[in-house]
Amino acid sequence: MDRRQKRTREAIFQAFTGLLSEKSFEKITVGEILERADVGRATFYAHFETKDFLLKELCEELFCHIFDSVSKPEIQHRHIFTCEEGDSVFLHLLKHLKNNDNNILKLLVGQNNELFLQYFKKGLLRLIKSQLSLFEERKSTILPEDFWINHIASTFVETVRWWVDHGMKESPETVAEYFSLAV
Amino acid sequence: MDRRQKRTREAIFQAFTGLLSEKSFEKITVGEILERADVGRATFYAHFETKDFLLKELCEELFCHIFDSVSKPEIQHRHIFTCEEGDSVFLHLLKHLKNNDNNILKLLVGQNNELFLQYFKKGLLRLIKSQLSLFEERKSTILPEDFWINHIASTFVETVRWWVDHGMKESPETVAEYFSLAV
DNA sequence: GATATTATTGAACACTGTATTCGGTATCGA
DNA sequence: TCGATACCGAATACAGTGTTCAATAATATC
Repeated sequence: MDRRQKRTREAIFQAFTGLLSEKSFEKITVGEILERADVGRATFYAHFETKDFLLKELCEELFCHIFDSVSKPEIQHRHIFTCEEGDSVFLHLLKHLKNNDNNILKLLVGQNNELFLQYFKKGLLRLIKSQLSLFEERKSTILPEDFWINHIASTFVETVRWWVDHGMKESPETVAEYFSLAV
Repeated sequence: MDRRQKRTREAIFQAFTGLLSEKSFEKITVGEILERADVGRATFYAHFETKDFLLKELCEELFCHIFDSVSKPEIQHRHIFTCEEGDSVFLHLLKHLKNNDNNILKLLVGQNNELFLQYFKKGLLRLIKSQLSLFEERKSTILPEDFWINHIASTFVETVRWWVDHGMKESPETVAEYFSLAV
């Protein structure tokens, strides 16, 4: 990939995430992105078909990064809720989020976070399904599987939303504890 | 209120909800609403400041209706999860939703439902808070109150979302059972 | 039933934002 | 150095929003 292309793409992402932490997606104009990224209009459209595609690609990049971090061999065999020999998968994710890479948390909060939460949940569903064998909970036998998986993932997302909405006062360990009690 | 005003307002709501069940809010143009409602452009803006205000007023009208139905004296003293002497509050809401008043379920599903779910959740939070004294669950003593209330409401919303997304095959009674087991 | 009031119409308008085009310029890889 | 290609920027077509106003129609009230 050409250096110019990388620089332009990165500048656009940078400007876009900055704007997203200030205002909702709908209110951001391509013009603002161009100005902040210092990029020509035609250049923008050479990289991204539309503003919506930009958002989509950003989401994919961010969550790919997040979920890659729990797909490492030494982590992925661990239980989602609890783990004796290190952080559970959920705790690992929480810590990762707390690092606030790429301002991802700013994007997960706010009014216009539906798309981000959607990507987050999609990744979680995949994660949970892939580790289904690790679950031996009572609920998995009583409730329909898809309801139950969906419930875990939703509670996961809502717990994070609650955490961030309240200023992330609690430690990742405390939130992980709340989650395992709630679910 | 003038008959003409009522007729116009109703026609706009009708056209709008119809369009909302077909496409997302952002993709609906005022022009489409006008055409379907058979109403002049100036008339529309005499009734609603903007397209966003229209959505807001529709939400308020719909959910006001829904939550009024569980605020009746004979219902509101009942427990949210279980009730010996009739339907629980949740079961009552599920039955009400199943009746599909005003196509509200079509609006709760689909891609662009975040605003509806937000209103739904807001109503639920108020409902749960107002009946806090009825809860004597173990979780309420272990978990922080706001986390716990938020968890109940979120699970409520996500359960309904799951139900609707899967075609509402289950009876309201079954879904109410799933909910009380999950939460 | 006559009349004053008020809602509605429809067309024209300014405005903002999207997405495309294209000739010229700067930067890159080899 | 040179050919390729990414970028610039200005112009442009286009779609949607929200406003205005004089003419018209429906309504409430007396």
